[in-house]
Amino acid sequence: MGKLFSFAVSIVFMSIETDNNTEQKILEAAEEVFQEKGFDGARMQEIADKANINKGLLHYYFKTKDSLFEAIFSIAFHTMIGQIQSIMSLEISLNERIDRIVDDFMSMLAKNPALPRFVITELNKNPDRFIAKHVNHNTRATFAAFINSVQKEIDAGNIRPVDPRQLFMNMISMIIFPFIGRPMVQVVIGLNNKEFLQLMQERREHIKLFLKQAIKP
Amino acid sequence: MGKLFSFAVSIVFMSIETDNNTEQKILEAAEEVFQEKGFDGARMQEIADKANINKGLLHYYFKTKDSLFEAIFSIAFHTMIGQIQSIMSLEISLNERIDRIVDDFMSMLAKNPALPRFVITELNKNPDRFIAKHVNHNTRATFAAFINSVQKEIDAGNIRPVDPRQLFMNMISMIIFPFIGRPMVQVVIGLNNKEFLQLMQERREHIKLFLKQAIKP
DNA sequence: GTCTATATCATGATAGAC
DNA sequence: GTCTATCATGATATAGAC
Repeated sequence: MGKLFSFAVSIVFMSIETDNNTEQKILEAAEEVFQEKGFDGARMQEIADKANINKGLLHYYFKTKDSLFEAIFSIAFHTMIGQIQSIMSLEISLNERIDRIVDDFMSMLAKNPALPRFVITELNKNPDRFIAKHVNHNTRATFAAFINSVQKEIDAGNIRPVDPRQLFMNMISMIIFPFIGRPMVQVVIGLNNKEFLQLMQERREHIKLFLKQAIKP
Repeated sequence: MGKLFSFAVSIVFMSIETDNNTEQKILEAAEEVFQEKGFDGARMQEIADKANINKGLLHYYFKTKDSLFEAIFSIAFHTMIGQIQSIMSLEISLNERIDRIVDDFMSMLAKNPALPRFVITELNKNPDRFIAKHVNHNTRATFAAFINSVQKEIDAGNIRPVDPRQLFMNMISMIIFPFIGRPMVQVVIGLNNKEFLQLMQERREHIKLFLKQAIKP
C-alpha cells in the first residue's frame, strides 16, 4: 500500500509539473499498450518504443513486467470502482443518483473508452489475486448505503418495488456494455464510427429516461 | 467459407457419433483454453495436455496456433451473432421478442458463461480482420426488420416512442454484461458465487418486466 | 496417426560501459 | 540515468522414426 501511495503522489506531482520525466513517459506508454493489448499481448519492447527509451532503461524503472502492470492496473481498477462508489455514497434521491451516475460515468468512459474492457478482462483472468489486493473494507459498506436509499424510495411509494441489486446491474450494464461490446454492436446495428459516437451521445438522456420510466410506481 | 462449412459438418458428425476422435478432443480442449486465457495467453502445450496428446500431434491437426484459433473463434462468433439474429428475424410482437431474447440468450450464457467475454475481447483486439471475415450480408437486413417491427408498435400506440437502436443496446447490455463483468459485480454488490447465480436466475423475469415497464406508453 | 527430439525465434531480464 | 550487448527461457513449429 505504501508503494501505491507513493506512486499516486508521484502522478499528482507530475501532472502539476510540466516536466515530463522518464517515469511518467513510461507510465503513459504502458497504460496505452496494456489497455490495448492486455497483459499477455503487451510487449516490453513496444512500451519502451512508445516511451522513446530502450528496454534496459525500462527495466531500470520497473524491474519486471508484472510490477509495471500492477502500477497500471491499480490505477485503472480504482478509477472504475471509485467512479461507482463516489456516486453510491452520496446522500441524494434515486432520480438524482441516476442522473449523476449516467453523466459522470459516461463522461469518464468517453475520455477513456478502453478502461472497462481492460479492467474486466484482466479481472476475469485472475479474480482472486486482484480482488484480495485491491478491494478495501469500504466497498461493501458503500453498497449497503445504496440499498437503503432505494428501499426508502420504495417505502415512500416513489418507485415500484424492485430489487436494488438488479437495478444496480441494469444501470452499470447499460452504461458500460456499449463501450466494451462496441465492435459487435456496430456490426449488428450497422453503424460507422461517426454514427456510433452520435448514438452514444444521445444515449445519456435515453438511459436516464429509460431507467426512470422502468421504476415508476 | 468452404473450410468453415466442412468444419461445421464435422462437428455435427462428431456429436452424433459417440466416438471421441482426436480432432474433437483438440477442439474441446482449445475452446476451453482460448476462452479462458485468450489468444495471447493460450499455450499450445496446455491445449495438447488437456486433449491428452503431444504438441507434435496438435500441429499435425492444426498447422498453426492461428488456424486453431480461427476454428474456435468462428464457432463462438457465430453462436453469439446467430443467437441475436435468430430472435431478431422472427415475426412476433415486441413483448414476445423480449421474452424470447431474454430466455434464449440467458440459457445459452448459463451454459457457456465465458463466451461473450471471449468474443468481445478478441473482436476488440482486431475488429477489422474478424468483421470482414465473419459478417455476412444478412446481418444488416435482419436488424432492419427489427427496427420496422418496433416502429409498427410505436405507430400502433402499444409502446412509447423510443429509438429501436437504443432499445436493442439496452436489451443485450442487461443480458450480457453481468456475465462479462461478473467479478466486478460480485465485488461491488458483495455476493458469493451461490448468491450471484441465484440473482442471475431471478434476473430473467426481472429484465422482462423492467424492459416492458420502460417502454409502456 | 502418433510420438520424440530439435530447430528457430521472440521475449523478459541482466551485465556492464559511459 | 541511459545505453548496448547478451543471456536464459519458453513458445511455436518442424523433422523424422515408428
